[in-house]
Amino acid sequence: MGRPKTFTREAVLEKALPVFWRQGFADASLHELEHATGVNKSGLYAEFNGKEDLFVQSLRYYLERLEKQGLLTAEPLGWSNVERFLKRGACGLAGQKGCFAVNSMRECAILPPEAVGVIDRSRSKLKQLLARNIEAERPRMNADALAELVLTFFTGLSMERNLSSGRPSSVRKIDDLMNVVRTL
Amino acid sequence: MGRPKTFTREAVLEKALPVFWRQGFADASLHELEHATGVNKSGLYAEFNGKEDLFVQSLRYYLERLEKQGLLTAEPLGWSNVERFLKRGACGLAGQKGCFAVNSMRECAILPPEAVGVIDRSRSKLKQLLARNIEAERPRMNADALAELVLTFFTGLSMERNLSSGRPSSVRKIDDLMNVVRTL
DNA sequence: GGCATAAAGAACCGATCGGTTCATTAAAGA
DNA sequence: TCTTTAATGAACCGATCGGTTCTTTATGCC
Repeated sequence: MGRPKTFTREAVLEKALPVFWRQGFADASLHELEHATGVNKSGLYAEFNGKEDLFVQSLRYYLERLEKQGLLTAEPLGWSNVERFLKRGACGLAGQKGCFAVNSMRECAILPPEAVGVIDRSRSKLKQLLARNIEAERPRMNADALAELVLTFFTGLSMERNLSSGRPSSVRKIDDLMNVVRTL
Repeated sequence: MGRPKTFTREAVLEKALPVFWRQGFADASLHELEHATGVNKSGLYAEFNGKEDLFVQSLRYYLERLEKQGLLTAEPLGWSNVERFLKRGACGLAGQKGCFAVNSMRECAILPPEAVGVIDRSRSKLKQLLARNIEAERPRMNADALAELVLTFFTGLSMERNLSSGRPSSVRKIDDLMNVVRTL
C-alpha cells in the first residue's frame, strides 16, 4: 500500500487560491505558494505541472465553487437572483477582495492561454445566466443587452473592491442599480 | 555649457507608458523599459528614482494627458460629454487596451503607495466631473448616485477590453447604457 | 522485517530581477 | 585646447525566480 497522502488536491487549491487572488499570477512566487499550502515545492510539482497549471486549476476550482452557490440558478429566476449575484458574487469566498476571475482579466496577456479560455467561457455562461433571469421578468428592454450591462457593472464593481475606499458605498450602489434595471 | 540632453523627460514617459500599460508594474522589467525608451538603465536611473518612481510618473503623465482632452469639461455639460467619455476614455492613447489607471487598480497591493493615492484622487475627480455633467441635465435620479453607477460601468468596460472578444459590442453597449441613463 | 508510497528538504540549475558604480566616449561652450 | 555636462555600456551586486533532481525520513500494508 505505501504511505497515504497527507493532503488533498482540493485542499491545496483551497490554500493556493488566496495567494493568486491577492498577488496575481506574475507576482505569486512558488515560495509563497509553498508556505500557503504547506506543501513542499517538490510536492507541488508532483501534483501539478508547475505554476501555470496550479494557477489554472485554482481558477477552475474558484469558478466551480462559485457555480455551486447557484446564485443565478435558484428558482424562481428573476431580479432577486441578479441582486444576490451582485451583492455576493464580488465578495470573495476566502476573505479576498473582488472577483478572482475579474482580477485575472488584467493579466490576460501573460496568462497561460488555457486560463484565458476558462475566463472567457465563464463570462459567456454568466452572461447567459443573467439574461435568463432577466428574461423571466419580461422587461421592455432586450434581455441580452441588459444582461451585458449588468455584467459590465459587475466587472467594474469587482475591480473597485481592490481600492481601500468606497466599500460601504457598494451596497447602496447595487441598490441604486437594481432600482434602475427593475424599471426597464 | 556641456553636452545637451538628447531626450526629454516627457519623451521617456511617453515610451515607458505603453510598457507599464501592457505588462503592469510587476511584470515590466527594466530591460524592457530600456528597450522601449531607448535610454540606458543608468540614464533612466539618473532621471528617475528607480522603477517605482518611473511608474508613478508614467501614471501621472497618463492622467494629465487624459485630462487635457477635456472629455468631461467641454461646454455645454451634459450627456454628450458622458457618452464621449465612455467611448473614448477607455480607448488607449498609445494603441493600448482599456484604461491604464483602471488596469493598475488590480495591482494596488504591490504598487507604491503614492501610485495608489494618484489613482484614488483621479477617481474622485472623475466622479465629481461626471456628477457635474449629469446634474446639468436635471435628471430625476440623484446625480451623485448616477455618477457612481456610470463610473463603475466605465471601470468594467475598461477591464473588458483586456479580453480578446467582444470589442465590437462595446460601442453598442455604451449606446444601450446612454439610452437608459438619459431617461433617469 | 520487507516493501511500497509519500513527504520533506536541501542542493542545484540557468536565468533574470532591480539597483549601483565606473570608465569611456560624445558633444557642447569657453 | 580645456572644461563641463550627457550618454553609453559593461561589469557587478545580492537576491529571487521557476524548475529539477536526489537523498532522507516517515508511514502505511503484507
